[in-house]
Amino acid sequence: MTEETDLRRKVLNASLALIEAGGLDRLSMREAARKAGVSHQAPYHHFGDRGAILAAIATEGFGMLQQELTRSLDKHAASQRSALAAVARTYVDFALRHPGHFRVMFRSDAVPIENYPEALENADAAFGALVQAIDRSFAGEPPEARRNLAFACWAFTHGLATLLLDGLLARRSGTPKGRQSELADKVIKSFVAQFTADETRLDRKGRSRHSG
Amino acid sequence: MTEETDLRRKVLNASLALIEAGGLDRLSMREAARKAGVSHQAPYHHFGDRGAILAAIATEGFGMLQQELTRSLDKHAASQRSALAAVARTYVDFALRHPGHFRVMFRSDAVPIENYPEALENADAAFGALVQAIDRSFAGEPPEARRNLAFACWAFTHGLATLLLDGLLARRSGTPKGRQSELADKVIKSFVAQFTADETRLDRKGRSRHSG
DNA sequence: GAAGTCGACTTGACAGTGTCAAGTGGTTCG
DNA sequence: CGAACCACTTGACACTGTCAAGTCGACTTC
Repeated sequence: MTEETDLRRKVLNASLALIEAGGLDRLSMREAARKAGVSHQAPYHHFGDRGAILAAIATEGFGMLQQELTRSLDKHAASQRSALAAVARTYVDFALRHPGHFRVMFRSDAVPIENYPEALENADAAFGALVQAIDRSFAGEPPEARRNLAFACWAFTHGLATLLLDGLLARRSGTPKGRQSELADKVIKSFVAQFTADETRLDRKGRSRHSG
Repeated sequence: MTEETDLRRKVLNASLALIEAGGLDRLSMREAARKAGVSHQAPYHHFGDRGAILAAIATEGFGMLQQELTRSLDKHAASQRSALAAVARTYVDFALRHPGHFRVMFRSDAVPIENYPEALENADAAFGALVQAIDRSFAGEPPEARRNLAFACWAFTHGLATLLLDGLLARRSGTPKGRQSELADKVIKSFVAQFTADETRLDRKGRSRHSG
């Protein structure tokens, strides 16, 4: 599917560098071209317009996220707790390690991904994997309740990643930027422990509701 | 504080209309001026540059959010559950009813709010009210645990609002846009019930988890 | 091997943008 | 009366995305 031309990759990388350096508005077709050492029109040969660059980044990002999620879930599918924690950890890590991709992926107002089927496919695959994994870990509940719980976990995870990326959590907690990852860990642990409290309860009562 | 000149308000409203119609990129100084019926330079008399318009919108948004949060908390401070649900409901409602403000408030890459003390103040006030209210509702826990739980709830709430606003939850669940508010209600109820499960345990010792 | 086609790229032009600089007209005040 | 100030306008600049028209080398095809 992606038979990466040289220039195509270069433009994508240059765009990501620009976005990570100065936000999404910093990305300009011409500066990306300049950074890649070609004329201002060269990128148009690979991307129909500016939106197409962003859509390509989003597509790539969703693909990467899905890979990382499934890989991590394969390792931690043992229990409800570890599956939940693994999803959150992976999601947050992804956001912190690929801020450029993450920003683009969730800027639906600036990136018209609905016009790019491949982007939608990848997004659906990533979120599908995520929601299904969580959903499975609430196996004892009726379907709709499970779905809602899965959505709640997704919301938590997504919100945590977003707040961290925007530095809002660090600001409120006085955590330096370098320690954001540790902060995320603590919050995730608290969340998982609290959110799966009745698993503990049931386990103790001996009426183990097995999951995963 | 805000001795609203006519034109200042007009420009702000025009900007919000543009943002809500076509995303943050759609806002241009000149189009806002045009929409307000003045010359392209008139807005500069009230806002130093484009960033200042966005910062003003963010400032206003944080102020509104804080008001709505404290008002809603006054009403539902009775129990842990209702406080938690009230915060989430109010936050999500705010996002859905003021999408323009919300988008600007959390676009830290495009809006340099760190240069606008009033915006920071309002943001801190809003988040402070939110986190404290949640924090208080976990009164039984040690301070750091409480803080982490409060952050977790904030993350959930923020994530839910964001996913709804971007239409991602609606897309995954097949919910039509008009019913997003109901969907939010269900997810919030599920979350609160699950997250405060041990309160239930203490209250009733039984299992009355409700979802749907 | 000449002629034609095609793809990757360049050059040139246009309207639209943010923003600096300078001008205009009305109100206020000494 | 005039000067100062204010809210605004007009004009200009470099920059942007994107359309249109080249250039130029590799590849087919006769």
